[in-house]
Amino acid sequence: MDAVDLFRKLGAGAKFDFKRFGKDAGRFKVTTVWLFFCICFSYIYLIPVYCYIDAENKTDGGEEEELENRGIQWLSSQDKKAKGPKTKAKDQLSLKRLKQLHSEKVNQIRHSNRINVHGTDIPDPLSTFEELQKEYGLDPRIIQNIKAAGFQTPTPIQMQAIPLMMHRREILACAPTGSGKTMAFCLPLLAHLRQPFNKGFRALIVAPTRELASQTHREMLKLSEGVGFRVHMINKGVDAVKKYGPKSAKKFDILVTTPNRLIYLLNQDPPALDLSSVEWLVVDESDKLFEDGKTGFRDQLATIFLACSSPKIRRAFFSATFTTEVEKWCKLNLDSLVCVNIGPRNSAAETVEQELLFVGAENGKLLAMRDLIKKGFMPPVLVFVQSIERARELFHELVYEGINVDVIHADRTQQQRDNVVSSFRSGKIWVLICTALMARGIDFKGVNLVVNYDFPTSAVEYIHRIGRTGRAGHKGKAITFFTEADKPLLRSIATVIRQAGCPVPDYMIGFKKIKSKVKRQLEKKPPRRSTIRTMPRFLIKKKPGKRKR
DNA sequence: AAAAAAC
Repeated sequence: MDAVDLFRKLGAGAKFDFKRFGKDAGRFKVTTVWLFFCICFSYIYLIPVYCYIDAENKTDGGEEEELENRGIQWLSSQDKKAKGPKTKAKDQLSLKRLKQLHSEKVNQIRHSNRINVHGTDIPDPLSTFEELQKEYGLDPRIIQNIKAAGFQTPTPIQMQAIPLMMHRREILACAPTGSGKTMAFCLPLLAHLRQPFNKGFRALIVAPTRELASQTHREMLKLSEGVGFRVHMINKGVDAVKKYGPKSAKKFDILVTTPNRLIYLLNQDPPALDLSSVEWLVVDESDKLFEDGKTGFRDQLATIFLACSSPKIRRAFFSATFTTEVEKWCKLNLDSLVCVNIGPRNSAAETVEQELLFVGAENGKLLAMRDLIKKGFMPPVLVFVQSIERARELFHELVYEGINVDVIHADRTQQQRDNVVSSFRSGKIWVLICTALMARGIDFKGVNLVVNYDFPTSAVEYIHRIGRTGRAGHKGKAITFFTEADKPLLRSIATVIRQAGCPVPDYMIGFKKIKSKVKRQLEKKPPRRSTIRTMPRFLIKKKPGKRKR
């Protein structure tokens, strides 16, 4: 069984813990294996119960010495002073009361920030960035950088994920789009590495697109400014071979990259990259990188997992959306996993005003789009379509409208992609037509409107697309065109919209639920749509698709 | 369907 096979099996939710049971386990018969799985599963489902009982015991048990020895910050400095010299009985009583008050306070903080957390021994949420310096020894310069970037207080995901990672806990974290996930994993990495150390990469962040990797890289640079960490991104495979290979000076700390470039380096002979000193692996957009199938990311992720061979390795998974598959895998394969959820799972950001617009048939979309432009709009605007070809077509339709429009997709050169992103960031482009390339993680400041020109292929895709607006507490708007052909998925997306508090006609919710098998098929094969064209054909630049499929 | 590598 080769490495990738192993991971596939793990991905399917089956795990056999060879480490724990030794090689004899391999000789077990199928039935025994089944029995083992059953025990495993029942154990996992009982964890919350144990957890609850455990917590009860702790608050009532009066084992204050043990608690203090474990370094749990039960008492604020004031509380400690207030303790004073008292008789032992009174002391115990007041300590018990303080602990009770403390846990009430913590629960209240979690509740009011909609932090749901599952697991054992969970550290208290953070309420200010300054605590990072006091409790975890974060460089004060980094706190300064945070403040300079305009962040005053931690967001809910940061409040809980940062202390967890600081305690070296492996986590699966889900928080809405634009709610500060990037900083939630960047800060613990910086705090945990303490200082630059010439040993090779000690932290690795993987993201599904180059644009997202480069954004995270920039964010990391900004946060660590003046501290001297060496944060790298793989730009070109060939250059990187020399840069990180066995003959390099090994002066780096953090690597941000997309999976396939990393694998290219690992596959060189000799390997051009050594991941054996990586202590933190962060998987951003984890559900995307877990995508299975021939063209999915999963096999690539598997290779990366196995290359991070340090016994000290800790892993953290982040995304705005949640799949049970990722959860199952994490529960089975990570060490005493903690799940953090902010608000309800798989929900759209509530800061986005969402609208569904019936446009009749396919040709109605272009009319609706032109209408939208004519009526006036507030740039910048993102327009999502389902394929590269349609992105090109729509671009050629809108380029003569007298607006600054451009297009981005994976068939453009890296140079073009970089230019488009920076022009859109600086406001030179008003309307950007894009594929799923832009759907995840990208943080454009102040996108006012997202138009779903083509209906998203799933509710998850919808949540990510519209999450490009309404970020960091700002307001945003999303308009989703739909035609008769989009009816199968209308219900699930209408449900997401209603859950976020936006009005949706009742009849849509009343549609029959489609089978999950059909749903999956729709994700892989979205409805065929007729060409976007009113311009004479000869005006359209043809670009023969050389993409390997 | 889209995304992700390079020579």
